[in-house]
Amino acid sequence: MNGGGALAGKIDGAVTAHLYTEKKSDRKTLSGSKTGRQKNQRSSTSGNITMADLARIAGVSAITVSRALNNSELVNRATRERIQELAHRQGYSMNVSARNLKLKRTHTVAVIVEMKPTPERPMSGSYPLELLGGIAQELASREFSVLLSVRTDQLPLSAQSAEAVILLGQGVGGEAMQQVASWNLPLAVWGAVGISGDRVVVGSDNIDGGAQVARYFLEQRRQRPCFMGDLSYAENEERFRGFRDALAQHGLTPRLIDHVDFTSSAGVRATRTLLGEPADQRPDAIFAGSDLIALGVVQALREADIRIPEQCSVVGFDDTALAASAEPALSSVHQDLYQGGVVLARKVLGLIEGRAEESELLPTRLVVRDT
Amino acid sequence: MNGGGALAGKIDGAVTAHLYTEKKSDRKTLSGSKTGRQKNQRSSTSGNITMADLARIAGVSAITVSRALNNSELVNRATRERIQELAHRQGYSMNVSARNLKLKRTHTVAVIVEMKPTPERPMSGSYPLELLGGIAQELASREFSVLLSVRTDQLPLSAQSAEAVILLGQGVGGEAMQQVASWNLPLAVWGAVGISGDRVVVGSDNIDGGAQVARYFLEQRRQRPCFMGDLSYAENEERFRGFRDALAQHGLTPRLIDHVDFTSSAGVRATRTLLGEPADQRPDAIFAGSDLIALGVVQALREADIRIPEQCSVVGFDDTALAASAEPALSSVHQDLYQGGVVLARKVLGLIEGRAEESELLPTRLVVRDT
DNA sequence: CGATAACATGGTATCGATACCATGACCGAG
DNA sequence: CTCGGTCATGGTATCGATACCATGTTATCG
Repeated sequence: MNGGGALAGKIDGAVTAHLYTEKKSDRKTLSGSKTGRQKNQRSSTSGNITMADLARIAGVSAITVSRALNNSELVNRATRERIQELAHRQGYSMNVSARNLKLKRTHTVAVIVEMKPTPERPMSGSYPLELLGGIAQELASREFSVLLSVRTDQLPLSAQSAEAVILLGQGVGGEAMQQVASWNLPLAVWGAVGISGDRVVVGSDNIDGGAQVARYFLEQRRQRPCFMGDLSYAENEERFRGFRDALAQHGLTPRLIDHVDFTSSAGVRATRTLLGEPADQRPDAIFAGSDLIALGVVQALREADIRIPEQCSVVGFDDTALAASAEPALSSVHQDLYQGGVVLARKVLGLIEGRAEESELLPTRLVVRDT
Repeated sequence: MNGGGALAGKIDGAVTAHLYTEKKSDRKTLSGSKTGRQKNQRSSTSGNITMADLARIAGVSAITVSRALNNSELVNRATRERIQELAHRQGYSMNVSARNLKLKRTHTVAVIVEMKPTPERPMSGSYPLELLGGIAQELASREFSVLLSVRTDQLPLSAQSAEAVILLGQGVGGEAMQQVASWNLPLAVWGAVGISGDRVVVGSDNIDGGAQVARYFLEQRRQRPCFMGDLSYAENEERFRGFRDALAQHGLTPRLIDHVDFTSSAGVRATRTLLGEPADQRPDAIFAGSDLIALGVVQALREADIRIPEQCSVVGFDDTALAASAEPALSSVHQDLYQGGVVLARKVLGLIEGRAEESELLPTRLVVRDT
């Protein structure tokens, strides 16, 4: 350290030694008073107060300050509290970079949100936002930070320095996954769990959600159930599969209207087409792959003066805020995205700590409302 | 000094000198071969490769590696490219903590998203997500990172270490603002610009948006314009004010239906109430404070067999994905939230660089569709 | 009363990248 | 052939917090 670092090279060792001595006596005697020459010690040089500064003010060593602020038992309670109070009073805030460097940790998890620039994409809405909420909350409670990357088109510029990655987007497939996987960091993905391979995937239990809807329709003795959505998305395929298989156990085969976009107008259009058919062939229960589609279905049915739910029942998926506040209130399969975020966060934290983590399905729950 | 730092104190100066010599010859001779004893140099000790490692492999000094990787002109082009290639081949990635510590920068901006746990809140939807998209994109292009904090109830645990803060939430009021302001970091807020004080606020030009709707209604010779929303939110108040004032210039006074929540069912209910009135007193043009409300209005009007837009025109605000894909497609005032995010990011970057930045209004634009 | 343990605290090196200053190589000019 | 200058590169200290080991201090016991 060479007390007067800046002078070294022009002044010989003896002088350095002298400075040392002086510093030592300093520490022993003044402890609080502001005599002596503080010029030498760069205190407010950088504008930011450091542990060393606190140490000097408190008349202790830097390491003691470090321990005190970390609430270490090694430091006498009285000293500890005194230093903590001092730090607070001085508005001290730790230099995270220094700590991270020394500890070789960053206490940071990168979250990559894939947003394709296309509007009207399936991942629209507040979907990722609620997941983010859960993730952020859980990580924060464990004193981890969230480093957000929103990926549109280009490669996600290295979310370097994170200890783990959470990927929200198009699930396990996709190029993004490849990229991220190559970083060799703990990784958890939101999406369809079915095709997880050996990756940690967290997602809603779409299959069971579909099955619940099927059972609901069966209870109501519906004869001509129908699924409407776009099976090219893994989640939807699972929803349909659960729906179909549960119906099959009772000898029913649902009708499938595929390639319906995730918009309400697509739902309107598809339904109008259906309404062109003879009344005794039309579905009497429609399960839509998303709330938006379901809303469109409801609208089209009402236009045609079909009574809901008597003549035709409609169930959506996601149970977004829209569903609950629509008129009539839409029945929908609820998935707890916030909780999904929490689980994702726990998974990566587990991986960071070296635990083995497995994929997990989150329960879904049919919420019956007016349709 | 003390070449073999780790050994100092147990080994005398002569040995240190010896190590020096050996190291030097190393550099001169092998340059690529892997002889010599690398044991001394902690190479793969931590598992992560450092600049010093690269330097040893390349037979140059650490500082040269640093310069090369930063594309400094000080390093000979050939050397520079050789080192960059080497770094790439070795999968080197810089220790950001070390860099940040040395440079006293973190290249990080904290984004605090206020999400009140209440569902059906005005900030629902993908609103903040699009802002986040813009923010993340712009910051990433300037090699800044986004540190995300989602604030629900408790205080946002110190988003320390960021160089600036962006606040997305309830605008300039709110306790969150107070908290954040006390950190004395560059700060930009999303919200109603009117009440910015001396803060940097970025927001849509709600007033002009309202005025555009007014002019549109005037063009169509509407006689009984009406605003529907909840004025207790600053944005809505501005939308209404712009609407009202522009109409006033033509001698018209809009009707105000206040306290309508931001949901479609609230829109439905409010509209049904209106429909209970004599036909010649009902509005012939409704400007809703949000798309969700507008959707409800449309629904209720259709139920009553009122032709849209002939008998009553409906315009929403926000131009969310819902509006465009609804059936009929909803006319709405578009605000470019993505761009808003970009602007917010530029503001804080400006503040970080010491420039004075001012609040800014983003243009809004009425998109006329089928209603 | 001296020995020993428990406790409280400090010195120094260290994490990895970079700024500052210094130095060796090489070139043309005088 | 030596001098001043440019170019390329290197040594060392440094950012701030913390681990390791050492040391001083007080309590406790035979």
